[in-house]
Amino acid sequence: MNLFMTNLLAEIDALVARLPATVQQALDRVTSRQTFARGDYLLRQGDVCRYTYFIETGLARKYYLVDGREITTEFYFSQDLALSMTSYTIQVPSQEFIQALENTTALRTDYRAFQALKTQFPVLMELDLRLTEYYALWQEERLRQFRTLDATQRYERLLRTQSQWVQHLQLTHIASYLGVSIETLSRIRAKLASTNRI
Amino acid sequence: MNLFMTNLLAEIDALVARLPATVQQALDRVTSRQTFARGDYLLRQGDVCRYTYFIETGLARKYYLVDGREITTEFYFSQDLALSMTSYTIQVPSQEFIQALENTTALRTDYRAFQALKTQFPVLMELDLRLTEYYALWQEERLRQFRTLDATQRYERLLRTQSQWVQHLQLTHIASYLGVSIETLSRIRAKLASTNRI
DNA sequence: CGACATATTGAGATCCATCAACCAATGTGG
DNA sequence: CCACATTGGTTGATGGATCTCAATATGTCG
Repeated sequence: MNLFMTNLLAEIDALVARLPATVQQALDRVTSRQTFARGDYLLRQGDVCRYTYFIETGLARKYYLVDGREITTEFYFSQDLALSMTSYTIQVPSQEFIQALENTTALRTDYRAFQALKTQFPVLMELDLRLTEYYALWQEERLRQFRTLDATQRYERLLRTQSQWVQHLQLTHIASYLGVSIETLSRIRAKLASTNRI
Repeated sequence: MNLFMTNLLAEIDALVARLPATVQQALDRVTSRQTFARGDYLLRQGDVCRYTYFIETGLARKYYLVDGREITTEFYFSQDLALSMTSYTIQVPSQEFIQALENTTALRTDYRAFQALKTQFPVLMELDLRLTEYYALWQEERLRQFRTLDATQRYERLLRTQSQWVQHLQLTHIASYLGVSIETLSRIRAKLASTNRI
């Protein structure tokens, strides 16, 4: 995550905090709490992403398949918003899966209902814009990391920025998130562990 | 570019076409035509991106520097919208340069003025959202290509999707856009040329 | 034509993927 | 409760894709 992006996050938080009660209630009406067991799918490839999931507790990931190989694109922790951007935005079948990695509870908001509320309450259009801006910047940052950092540096950066979560993730998923084979990641960790010990 | 993204582009075009005359006139009032000579900068690193540039004629690119090395992130052709997403969105100094590669004319719209118009005309908020969604999906697609295609495949895909433009770009810029050294790209082209000739 | 940028080609080095073997922890059915 | 399958992680050997450095070629423009 880029340093400046915290500015944007703060703005989003403020926007949500300032939502008028009527808007908040309207949102609540199109939102429901869902629970998922470890391994369950919030979204499957081929299905249209008709909901956003605001993660309350638990852990999930998004991935797609290339030649039967999983490529993890995002992890969702508490307070994160899980959706397949392409599928949700254009309402087309998803290329991606979203899967709970632990037992997870989430607030599910309906796409159509939210679209309707956006035209009714412009502040929700602004909120949607801000969230999308955040996602776009995050994608830019991800791409930049792939273009400028080698495998070791990408892992170190993940450790630095997500240290509290990395320990909950299994090596396979971290490797596929970093775009590295599990063997290489294992070696990177071994090397880092040894140099830290010295 | 993803196939589905054309849907979104069509929606953006329709949205623009349907803009009420009052909104269109308000936009015109905060927009002015600018010309740039080949090599001129639309935006420099360190400056805040206070404008969007809608390219009318010409060609530009966006890039950033890593260890003195240029990394090209985007080309702008006729009808494209040029801006530094991070700098524009959060109004912080830009990491990126935007440079005209040919003599270029563009419609320049002021950030502050546009922000103001968005609160006045919700349809502009929606337009901004749609444009940002498009950019986010495009970034996703770019990242996906970096993760799943090798250098040759990336070049072939660029040829397929942007064939009309590739011939205008110099090898150095194509290589840095594809994340490949110029030597490797040269070899890729030599190989493709020979296999096509056979 | 000369000068400078741009592109090509060659050789060696590097990063990382792949394949394969192995280990440790966990779980499961008989 | 144990034999053994399964899953997740480690380690070693090898090869391939691509980078880097260096030399050469091909413009292109004053």
